[in-house]
Amino acid sequence: MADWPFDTSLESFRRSVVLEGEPFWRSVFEMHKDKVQIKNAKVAINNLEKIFTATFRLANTKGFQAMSLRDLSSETEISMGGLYAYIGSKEDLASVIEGVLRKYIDQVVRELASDDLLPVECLNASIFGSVYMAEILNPWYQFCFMELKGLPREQQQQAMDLELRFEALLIATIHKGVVQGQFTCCHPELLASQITAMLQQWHLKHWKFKLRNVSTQDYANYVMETVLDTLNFNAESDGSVTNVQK
Amino acid sequence: MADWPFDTSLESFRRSVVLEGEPFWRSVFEMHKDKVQIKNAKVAINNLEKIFTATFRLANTKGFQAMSLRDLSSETEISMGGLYAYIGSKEDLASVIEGVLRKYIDQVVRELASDDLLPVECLNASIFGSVYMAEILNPWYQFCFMELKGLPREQQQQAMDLELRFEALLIATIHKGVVQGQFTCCHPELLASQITAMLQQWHLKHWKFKLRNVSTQDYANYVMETVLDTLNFNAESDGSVTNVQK
DNA sequence: GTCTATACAACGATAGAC
DNA sequence: GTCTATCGTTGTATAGAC
Repeated sequence: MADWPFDTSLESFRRSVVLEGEPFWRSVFEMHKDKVQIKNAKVAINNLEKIFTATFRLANTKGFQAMSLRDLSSETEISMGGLYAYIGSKEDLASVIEGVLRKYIDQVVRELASDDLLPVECLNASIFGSVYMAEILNPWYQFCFMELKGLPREQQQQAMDLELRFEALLIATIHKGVVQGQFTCCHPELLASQITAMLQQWHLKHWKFKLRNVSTQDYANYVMETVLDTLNFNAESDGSVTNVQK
Repeated sequence: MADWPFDTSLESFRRSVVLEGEPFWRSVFEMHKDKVQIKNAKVAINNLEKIFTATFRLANTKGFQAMSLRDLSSETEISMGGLYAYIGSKEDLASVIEGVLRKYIDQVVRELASDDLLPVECLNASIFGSVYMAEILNPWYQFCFMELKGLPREQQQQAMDLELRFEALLIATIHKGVVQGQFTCCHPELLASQITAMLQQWHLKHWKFKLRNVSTQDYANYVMETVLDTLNFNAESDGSVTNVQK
């Protein structure tokens, strides 16, 4: 999906990745075509986008359970009966949202793990990629974090597994850097959770960063700097002679 | 409420603070006596505890909106009619829970701000105090974080204000340490949010720390170490000659 | 102080007209 | 492909017996 590593601006990330516009919603449509009863793809994709964005607007302010399908109906200007041509049921709608986001994140994690990057590059790509994805898909992240409890047990487990796999990637990367003599780190597992925590803050506490005028790139930079500082990484001796070991 | 600074074990924190047992629930009862129609304090306190803990069990697994009062009735073994002798309404119950927790946290923040501690001591008390409170009042924290959206606008604002006041305390403390030459810090505001983020992880991601066998004290220690490391604090030259400036 | 019985509004979901 | 009309269920809340 993306070209790793990419340059570190949000704009170039937007260009290199398909998470917006018609192509993105088309891929969402493809992902749960089975539940949609409408044949005409153009119509279906358009209404699907309306339904999802309206769901985010409502659920991310009052909560998904508190949002009634009548609310959703008036927000989308699609009738109650009409909605059911696009969703199997209310709880199915929530399930699909989580499933789509998880699929996209999973894809990124797998690419990061398979790409053969230097430890610093891998951390860089993980951190900037995560912040930028959370920026672009902000409503999706907010929804999934807050509404996970309401989803089936199995789905909750899969979400936790993905988070653990992301952290496992971070831990392995840190370990590699330690072995290559670029990093020092006493508690790789705790540092990994700390990174996850800081990344999730970007969507969880958006109000705070807006209030303080912290831009997306400012934040990603700060996280990256903090991590490298914790790892006692020295940019001068970046271990490029040990490239062969990567 | 607490004696700051206290020694850094969870057990001593438990002893020095009233957040459990009959005295704690009595104070909860006192806090919203007006909504309770039962005269007998002993009976009221007992049932109030049952109602609150059952609410946490249900709401923290399936969500507060998804929890019906019929669920709550069978979980508490109090009839539907009986419940209404203790709560004004369902949404009132959520409001009260948030109000109680906020009052307790607010109390701690005010004490920390008024006590005249050295910067390192203040950070120490803030971090250990926060983790230990989140440990003891875990269900309260979980509930308030996840259900804040469903509460009145004004209450949401007050919760955000409290978080900002806590971070303002951290920022002021960091600044004091910088002025006294004990710390160096480029981004005090971002570090403060980072501290909040790490503290909130203790209740948000309890499953992860349990999985990895990280104890409460391990975690508080890690947060404290990370912060001091970021601030380039050197335990040897702890600025005790500048005590007069505190 | 606690219960049972019940009111009635709102919900998710569907059938059938257009 | 979209709508209106309506079904059965479940929700919160209360009244009145005990």
